[in-house]
Amino acid sequence: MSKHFWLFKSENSTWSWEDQVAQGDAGEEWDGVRNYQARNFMRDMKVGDQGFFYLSQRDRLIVGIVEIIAEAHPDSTSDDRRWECVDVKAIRSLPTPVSLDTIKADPRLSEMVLVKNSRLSVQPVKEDEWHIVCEMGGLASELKK
DNA sequence: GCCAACGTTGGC
DNA sequence: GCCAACGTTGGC
Repeated sequence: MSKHFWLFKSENSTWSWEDQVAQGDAGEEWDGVRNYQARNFMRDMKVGDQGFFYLSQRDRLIVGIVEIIAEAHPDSTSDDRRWECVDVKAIRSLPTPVSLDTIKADPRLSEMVLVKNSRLSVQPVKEDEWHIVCEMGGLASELKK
């Protein structure tokens, strides 16, 4: 069973990368998602999967990498049992944050959900897309690991 | 700040 | 079960 890759969107003013990093290895619920597609992707996530941390709105940057540390469970911020979330912890910052413009400028990334469905807040990333963005972010040497 | 795209709600 | 009305997201 291979690892899968994802992308989580956040608004810097609501939950920043610094907030995520401050949680350390304890991590934090990725709560507040009220969209079935996004929830279903979270249900598919396994411990050890990794995801990009993307800042929407003004920033439009992928700034870091998180890892899934708990699989889908009820969202503590909702009484509605329909809503679930995973827990994630920050793994590392990207030496060079990757902008939406950069992603859109690369034809290899034209099929990314981030490009095709800009409103989906939790989304899958293909393995080759993951590696390309990691490389853009200054993590080329990490890919060998 | 605008608005297109999309998701959700609720009346029928 | 359809679809109009409405609300929200997020790029621009």
